Amino acid sequence: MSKTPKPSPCERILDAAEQAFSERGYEGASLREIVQEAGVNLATVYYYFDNKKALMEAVLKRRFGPIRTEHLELLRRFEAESEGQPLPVERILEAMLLPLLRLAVATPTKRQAVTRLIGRIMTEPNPQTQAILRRHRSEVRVAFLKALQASLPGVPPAELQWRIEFVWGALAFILCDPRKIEKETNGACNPADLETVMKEMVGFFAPGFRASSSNTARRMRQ
Amino acid sequence: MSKTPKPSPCERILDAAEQAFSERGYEGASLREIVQEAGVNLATVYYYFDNKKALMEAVLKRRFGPIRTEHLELLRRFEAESEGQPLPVERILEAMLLPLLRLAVATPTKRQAVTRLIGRIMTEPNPQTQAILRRHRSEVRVAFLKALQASLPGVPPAELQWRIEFVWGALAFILCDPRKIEKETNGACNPADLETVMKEMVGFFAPGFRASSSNTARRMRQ
DNA sequence: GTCTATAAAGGGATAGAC
DNA sequence: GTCTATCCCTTTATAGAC
Repeated sequence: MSKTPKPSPCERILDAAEQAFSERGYEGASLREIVQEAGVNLATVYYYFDNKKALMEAVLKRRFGPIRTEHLELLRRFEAESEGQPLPVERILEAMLLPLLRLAVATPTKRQAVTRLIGRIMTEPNPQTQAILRRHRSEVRVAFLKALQASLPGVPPAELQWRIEFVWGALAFILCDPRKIEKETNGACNPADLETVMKEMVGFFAPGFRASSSNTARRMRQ
Repeated sequence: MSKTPKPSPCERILDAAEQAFSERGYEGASLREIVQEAGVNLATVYYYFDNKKALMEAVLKRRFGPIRTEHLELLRRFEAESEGQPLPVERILEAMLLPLLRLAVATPTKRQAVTRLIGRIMTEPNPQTQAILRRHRSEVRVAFLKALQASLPGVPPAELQWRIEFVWGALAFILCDPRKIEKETNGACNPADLETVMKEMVGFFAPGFRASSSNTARRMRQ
């Protein structure tokens, strides 16, 4: 039974950077605080990374790969289990939400940095940041759109795309600061309980996905 | 017919700051770019405001008051129109979404700074920022929760609070960068069309609000 | 009220020894 | 690979003339 060895300097820099960027944003975090937290010298950053921006990209890249894989794997597994039948929208939502929610509500504060950072950059209008995000997530987006189209052939694709945006938006909001919800609701909502959060989100969004536009129009007119 | 007079230096600083903060964030925006855009001297900022943070608070304060008023007025008007009947959830959603969405999809780019900034700080984990936000929005939150409880007495309050969070989250996401959605969906979704966006959001969220947890549980179990 | 000038600190980045 | 030392720029903020 071996003690986990001290991570490499490069890894420690990435960990500290992830934490700092998630708390203070890209501009708000300084390399000096990052290296102090990582226990390395300032120059070490420039040995492993070209500059601050490259460090940020490395931080994102390290996480996006596995998360994308998990998203796609989960969806693929559900589809395999359903044996040709289109998935119920609840299952698709589960595959959309679980990988990131699981990380976000994991108890160790350290791991929350990942999702807080992702939530943050999802709402960052900076074009370069958006380009990174789009590059990493477009494959996942397409896969989920496809699954939803198969599951809900009666809903126009444009409408499904709107609804996907709404779900990502709500998810990003929670990722940014899960505990905020606890404070805002005076404890009525407990974001640390993964099962409940999943149940609430799936239960809220699934009926919306099933709704058809004509229904909406009718209700609005009344 | 009088030409609108050039706004006061103080106003011009607030406008420029709002724009800069919304595009580059609090840390990313510098007072120097703000004063240049505003056409005033750097020292002028310190004549009108204590420091950078106070400027940020002034920027937020100037907008939050009117928006809160609009939210509450709209809800009150709808309630007056319904003559004692509880409001349908569609109307409540309309009152929740319209004030900010209207600003966000208003054509002049200038006005989008307001909502982009609001969307941004909604996802900012910084405790001070969150305190400002909570101070300004708590009244609105309570009013909408009350309306929803009256409209949907069968849904437990904690559940309603979760659902309110999801709606704010999706809204914040759109406020941050409405045009992003157009790009991500290759033009299938047009966020500049206020009526459509409203219809999509209301049509998507209303069925979720009406859903009961037992329903959810049943569907999940299957 | 508005300007110039400058202080004081912190930031990213690099050179060069070891 | 890792360190010290430093460059050089930008930033917030202020002092003081007008």
